[in-house]
Parts: sequence; C-alpha cells; structure tokens
Amino acid sequence: MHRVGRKAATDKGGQTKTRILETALEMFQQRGYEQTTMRAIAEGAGVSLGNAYYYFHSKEQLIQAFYHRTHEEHTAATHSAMEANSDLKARLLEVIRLKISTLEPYHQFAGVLFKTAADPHSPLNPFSEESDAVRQESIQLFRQIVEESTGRIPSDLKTELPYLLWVYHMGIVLFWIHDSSPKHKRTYRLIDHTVDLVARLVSLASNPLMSPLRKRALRLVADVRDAAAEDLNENELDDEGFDDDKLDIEAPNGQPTV
Amino acid sequence: MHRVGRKAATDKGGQTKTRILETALEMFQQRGYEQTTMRAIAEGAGVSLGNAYYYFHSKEQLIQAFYHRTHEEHTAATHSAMEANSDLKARLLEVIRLKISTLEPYHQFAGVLFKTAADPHSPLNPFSEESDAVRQESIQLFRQIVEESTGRIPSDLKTELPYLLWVYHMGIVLFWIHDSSPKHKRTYRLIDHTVDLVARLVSLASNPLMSPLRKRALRLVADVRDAAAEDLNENELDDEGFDDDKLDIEAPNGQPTV
DNA sequence: GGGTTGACTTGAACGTGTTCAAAACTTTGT
DNA sequence: ACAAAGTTTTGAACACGTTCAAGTCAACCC
Repeated sequence: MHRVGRKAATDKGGQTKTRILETALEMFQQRGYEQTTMRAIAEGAGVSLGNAYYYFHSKEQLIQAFYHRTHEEHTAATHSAMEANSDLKARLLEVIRLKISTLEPYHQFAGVLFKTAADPHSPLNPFSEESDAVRQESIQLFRQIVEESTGRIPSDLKTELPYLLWVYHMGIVLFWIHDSSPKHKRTYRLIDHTVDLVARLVSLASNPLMSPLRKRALRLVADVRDAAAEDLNENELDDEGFDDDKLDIEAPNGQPTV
Repeated sequence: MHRVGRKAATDKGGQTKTRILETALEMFQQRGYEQTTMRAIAEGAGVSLGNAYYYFHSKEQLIQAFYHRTHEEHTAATHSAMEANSDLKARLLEVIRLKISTLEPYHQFAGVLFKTAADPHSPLNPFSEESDAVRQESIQLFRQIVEESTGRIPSDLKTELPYLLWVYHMGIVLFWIHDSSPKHKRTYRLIDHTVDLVARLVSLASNPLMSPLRKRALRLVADVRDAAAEDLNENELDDEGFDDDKLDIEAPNGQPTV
C-alpha cells in the first residue's frame, strides 16, 4: 500500500492519487461513467494504466471516492448554512435542498452511484461495512437537526427519526436522479411538499393518541435497521421480543380500530 | 429478426432461444450472474457465442427474461391461491409471501436484478417503458386485491392504493435480497409485521378525521407517479394544481396541528 | 431441380476492466 | 557512498461482453 511506513517528504503518491481522482471526476461529469475508460483517465492524469489501478483498485472505487467527497461538501455547506432557532421543517428543507445542489454537477453521472449502491455485494451499498462511516456521519447530520430544532418530539421517535429522515433523503435523491425536468424544478417541488408532509407526520405521530401505533411502527423500524446492520453475521434469530401486544386504539368517531 | 415472415414449421429458432434462456437461468442460479459468462452459456446450450447474442441482445436482457418469467409464475400462483371473501390484510399477506417464495431459488442472483433495475438508463428500471407492461400487470394484481377485498376504503385512497402496495412490495423484495438469515425467516417476519401495519394505516387513513392529510398525501403520490411516467418527455411544468390549501386539522386534545 | 429469400449460425476481432511480474525510483540504515 | 527495503510506475497479457461480415440451412417459387 501507499503512504504507510515511510516519511513521505513530498507526498508524491498522494499527489498522483489526487490527480487521478480529479481527472476521473471531471471526465465522469463530461462524458458520463460508462463512456469514460480507465485508459482515458490514466492518460488524462499523465500516468500509466497500471498506475491508476495502484491507487484505485477498481473503477467502482472511484465512485466511492466521489461519494465521500460530495458527502463532505454537503456537510460543510450544511454547517455553514444552519440557522439557530429554526424548527424541524425549516432545517430539513435547507439540508435536503443543499444535498441536491451539492450533487447538481454530477446529475447524469449520479445514476451509476445508485446502480452500484443497490447491489448487495457492492461496498457502496448503504448497508455495507465500507460505507458505514459515511452513512453514520450522514445520519448524525439529521440527528443534529432533530435535537437542535424547536418543537416537542417524544423520545422514542427522537431516537429513530434521524435514521428515518436519512432514508427519506435517499428517496429524494433517487427521485432527483430520474428527474429530467429543467433545473430539476420537479425535485425541488417534491422536496417542498414532502418536507411539509414529513413535518406534519412527525407532529401527528407525537400525538399521545398515536402512541401505540407509533411504538409499533418504531419497533419495526429498529428491527429492520438492525437486521440490515447484522446481515452477514450468522444469527440465531428467534421470534422473541416482538409479541403482538394489544396495540389497537379506538378512533374518536367509532371507525374500525387502527 | 426471428420468427417473422415464415411459417415456422418446426420453430427451430424458438427452441434454441428457450434452450439458451434455460441454460442461462440454471447457471445464474448455481454460479451467480457475474461468474456466468456468455461463452459458458453458449457452450452449455450447445450454440456459438454469436448465436446467443442473436437471441439476446445483451447479458442484461437475460435478466429481463428472468423478470418476465418469475412475474408470470407469481401471477399464476396468486390466482390459484386467492380465497374469496378475505380482507385486505389476509390477501396482501398471501400475495407477498408468494412473491418471495417464487423468487426463492434465485436469491443470490436477484441482487443484480435490483442493481440493474436501479439504473435510470436500464430497460429494467421499473419506471422505464420497456418494463412498463410487466409493472402495470403487477399493479393490476394489487388492484384486484384492493377491490375484491371486504372493508370500506375511501375512493381516492382506493385509486392510489394499488400503486402504493406495489411500491411496498418492492421494498419487501429489496429487504429479502439483503436478508441472509436462515430460510429468510427475517423477511417473512417483516412481512407479517408490515402487512399488519399497512392494514392499520389504511384503516387510519380511512378515518374521516384524516381526510385532509390523506388528500394531501395522495396528491403527492399521484404527482410523483406521473413525474416518473413522463420522465423523458420535455415538460413545461408550472406550479399550478398544487396550492397549499388550509389542510390543517386540529388534534382532539390540543396538540399542535398536523 | 435450380434459384431466391430470409431466418439462423458461426468464429474471429474489438474495446474494456483488471492483473501482475518486473522495472524505476525514494527513503532509510550503516 | 552503498545496499537494503520500501514505494511507485510501467506495459504486456488476460477474460469478458459485444459486434459483424460471412457462411449455412430450410422454405418457397418457377
């Protein structure tokens, strides 16, 4: 491996690596992912083909580098833009809009990100170990939003909400990838409307009347999340811990139970 | 192209095509998608490499053939298993369980289905024209479930519910793909719990008190669905048709509005 | 039968991602 | 200054998906 065990007086390796990544991202942006060959990247960066593979084990790994980079940009942009004393809705709106505008230059290229991310065996898979760090950071972002925002939220919901918002934001990105409307107006409109809806749902779920249903739903969410986390470990898996309690609530007007 | 313009007394071409597909699916099942080369498929089917490409334009198209086949199997299984006079919950449970058991033999291979399906440019993309027919059929399945089931559901919800259930069932499949628990017990458990939850939510959404929120959410769903459908057409896109009405409802106990 | 048409089949060739053994260079220890 | 150990760099080679010009074969027409 590079950059270990020696002093690295000039960091020549690091420079080369950066140059390759820079060239790659530029080419991806201009010609798209498939059209950009590793040979072209190497030539553009002024190195040999084998050298490109010395720094990036595969073409896919260049996507992962891209993923890291945009994540950092988004985090930075978020932190500098976050106003104090705003509510969940306002903050969420800002964060998600920033996410899209950060990804903006890579719209046509972003498709392959999702393509590879959807593969269970890809390191880019959101549930894989390799991207665990970035994902945790990303969820952390939403945790801050939730905790620093005004408005009362039950503690059980407060625990899971960051993860739920992260999933929601992934959904928005997925929509954006498919959105071919001018300036992605459609996506921004969707953001406006869904953020509003999410805020309402959080408020609704905070209603004490909804407590039983909420608890059931949150338990389910936690279960799914944990299952995704374990994944490759062999696990005993018994059915304990999720008994069917009597969670039914009576609607105020005599409608069927929920 | 094959099988046009002539009488096809023996349907030799059709036989060859079937043989290739059969061989391919078997190999995918045993060695996985990536490990199975087109050369191996051709050899296994007793044809030349070029011949395999005569019938299937690409390796990816073999996945599409797989997609069609399992869809048909699932539909057949569903129709023969559907009991009369059952409610939404029972029917949904049955259909989704059948879906998973139909896909069962292809679990490790199914990953690439989602991988390619997630690519906006892939014909396998659920929103693309090429798989539109299969998707419509699939949604139709859920429409039957909704319409033939007992229980009162508001008409606006009834319209969108099939699509929503289809999306939900895709989510289950996505989970199943990642599920490495023995016999996919985890997925079946998830199905049990989410079907229950979905039934409750439908019931909750049918409550007249929820009407404003429901209407807003359904409008959003329709909007997203239409956007996905148009996609490649150039579209004007003005902001009409989605005004922010005063939809707030007052929770019975003075909680913040929803 | 002989010829024409079009479906079917072939295998060589191309471009691409990836691997690897060996060369070239840099740093460190003496 | 020299050697040893590490690192970076190279280009040839490989396997695979895909293309294509050319060949074979069966059905049809006269």
